[in-house]
Parts: sequence; C-alpha cells; structure tokens
Amino acid sequence: MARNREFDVDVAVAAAMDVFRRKGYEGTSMRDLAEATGLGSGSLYAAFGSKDGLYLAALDLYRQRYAAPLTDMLRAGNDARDVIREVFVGVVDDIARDSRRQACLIVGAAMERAHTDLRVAERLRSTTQSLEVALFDVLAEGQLRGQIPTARSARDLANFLVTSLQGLRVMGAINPDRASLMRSAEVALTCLD
Amino acid sequence: MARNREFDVDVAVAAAMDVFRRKGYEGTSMRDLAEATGLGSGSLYAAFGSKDGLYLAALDLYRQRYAAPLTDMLRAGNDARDVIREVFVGVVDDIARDSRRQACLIVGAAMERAHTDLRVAERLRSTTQSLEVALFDVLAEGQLRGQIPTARSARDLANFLVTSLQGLRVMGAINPDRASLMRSAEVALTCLD
DNA sequence: CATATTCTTTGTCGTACGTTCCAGATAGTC
DNA sequence: GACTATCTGGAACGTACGACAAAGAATATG
Repeated sequence: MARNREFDVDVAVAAAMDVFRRKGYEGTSMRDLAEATGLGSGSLYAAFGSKDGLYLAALDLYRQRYAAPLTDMLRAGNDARDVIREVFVGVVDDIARDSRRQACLIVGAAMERAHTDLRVAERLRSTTQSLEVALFDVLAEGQLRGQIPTARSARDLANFLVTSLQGLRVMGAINPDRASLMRSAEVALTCLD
Repeated sequence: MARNREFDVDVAVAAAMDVFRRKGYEGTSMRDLAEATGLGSGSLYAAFGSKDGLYLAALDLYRQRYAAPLTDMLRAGNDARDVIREVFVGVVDDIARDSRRQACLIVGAAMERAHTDLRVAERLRSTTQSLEVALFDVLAEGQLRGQIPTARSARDLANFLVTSLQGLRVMGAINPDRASLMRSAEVALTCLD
C-alpha cells in the first residue's frame, strides 16, 4: 500500500558517476547531482542517505562497469600475453577516447577520498586486489605452460602490471596522447618477454 | 617608503602546500589556508590574488621541492641503471614514509585540476616532460656506453619510467605498503636489463 | 621626527553548500 | 473509490564558502 519509486536508481547513479568523474567529490555539489539525475534533493537523500552514500554507489557502479570487465577479460582469455595486451590496449583506448573530461574514478578516489572515507579505501583495495589476482592467475598458468618467463614471480609481475595501469591513467590525465600511452604500455608489456 | 611584508612567502606557501596535499583543491577552504599559514585572509589575497593563485604557487613549490631534485639526481649520476634505481627507491621511500596523509600534488592536480585550470595542466606537462628528458639523456648515454640495451628506444623507456613512477604514487595511496611498492619498482627497472 | 605607503587584521559581503522538512502527487490496499 | 503509506519537488535551514573593503599598525624615506 504505497507509491513506488518512479526513477531508476541505476540510471541516477550512472548520471551521478559521470559528474563525480568530471568534477571530483568535493567539486561536485548536491545541486549538480540533482540536476544531472533530474531528481529533487529529497529523492536523492531518500535513496542514498547522503552525498557520501551516493558517491559510494557511484564508485561501486564504476567498479562494476569498468574494473570488473577487465578481470572478466583476463579470466576468459587463452594466451596470457595476448589477453594482458588486450587489457592494456583497452585501457589506453578508454583513456584516449574521453580522457581529460571523464577521469578514472578509482584513481580520483584514491587521491581525494581514500584517506578520508574508510569504505572508499576498502573498495579501492578490493578492486586492485581483484585485478591483481586475475593477472596472477593468468600469469601463473602462462608460466606453467612455458609462455611466460619465470625469472620474476607471477605475484610481482601482476603487482607491477596493476601499477602500470594506474600510471597510464595519470599520464592520460596530464597528456592524453594515445600514441605516447601506447608506447608506454608496450614497454610495460615487455616484462612478459 | 613602505612597510615590508612581515611573513615569509615561501613558508606560507609551504604550509598551504601541505594542506592542499592533504585535502585537495576543492576540499581546502581559504579558512584552512589562513589557519595553516597563520595569516589573515586579506594577507593571503594580497600576496596570491586568489585561491587559484595560492594553489599554483603551492604546485610550483612542490615541483621545485620534490620533482626538480629527481631530475638533478639523474643529471648528477654516473651509471644509468644505478641512478635510475636510486630515483625509484627515493620515490618509494617518500610514498611509504608519509603516504596516505600527504599525497603527491602532481597526481592530485592531474586528477582534480588539470582539465579545469590551463596553467596547472601546463605545469604538469612541463614537470613530467623535464623528468622524461632527464631520463632520456641518462638512458641515451647509457645505451651509447653499452650499459643499457638498445632493443627499446631511450624515448620509449623514459616515457615508460615516468608512467611507472605515477603508478607507484597511485598504488601508494591505495595500499601504502613499502615492500609491495618496491617489488613493483623492481619489475619496472628490469626493462633496463 | 614627520610623512607617505604598504601591510595586517577584522568584519562582512552575497552566494552556495549539504541537509532537512513539508505540502502535494501517486499508487497499492481494502 | 476512499484511505494511507510512500515518493516527489522545492522551499528553507543554518553554516561555510571565496572574496573584498576599510581601518589600524608599522616602517622606509626624506
């Protein structure tokens, strides 16, 4: 015996996510979010509790939409070197496509929110950890198959590759030149040779 | 025939820099800056014009204090591989020491301000470029001397190393574990073998 | 020592912030 | 179809924002 929510929560979070990516947490006002979602502030607070809550929802959506697919790609791939290159090219393309206006919410959160909001820090660790584990699995199997050199442990390689991906996002924000990013990625990938 | 400024501008900028590193641009208020510097807001506006101006001054101080020494180290070094490792270890130590509270202003600016303030973007490009050029010079000479393999160009290697350093700063914000960062750095450095 | 000039401080400007509350609209239940 | 629980949009809350103006304090010059 009640009225149902009229708006689609996921659509609203997606709109909020775009704003947060563009303006950061502190740079985004609730009015920005109300305008972007087309909702009144009352509805936003009813659904998400606070600006923090909405940011967290946006971060979760970002992880689901942009981070999880990377680990999925890795798990679905066959050849280790091929699938890892695929991931790197995908990230570089993503950066070169929209970069500058739509930053990576993971890196943004790491810089702006990780040391303030414990739940944000937790999620960032979880996301990078998942990616690292997926890389580790691919690398370890590649090493077993003799496709990846065993001079360096799969753990260290996976850790390094995650770091490289984060570095690419930062460089993309400073100088979003696809060719330059791609060259950087290629050198990173030579650690698999 | 006039009164002299009582406070030391550099000291004030240094205090402001610390606040910006901790709270970011949007997260820092003029009141925060007044409190940190011990000055009235009037003095701050007289000396720096605006919050933007003070941020820019803080960024310049950061570049001078933390980025320039890296290029100086590179230029002063003898063996290419040694001095580059020295730079990486220095950065990792810096991250591990205070990280989480005092973020890298370069990466922070890249995420928060580069696409908003043109002068910030310019300075970030200039800084990364300087570091890259210094690395290039060291690498090119190392290649001439036969200390660095020539399979990949000095340009690509330098570009990659800068990207790796940025990646380390992001990873440090997410998980400031020195050992993990160091392992990542070690893998990055194997591109010089 | 007087004067002119600049610095510092303080208070205040209008605006925008995150959040809350309320009146009206809406839909599920009887 | 009336009732009622929930949602909606927007007005309004007190606070804090960036910026500025003006008055008092201080010093280099003559």
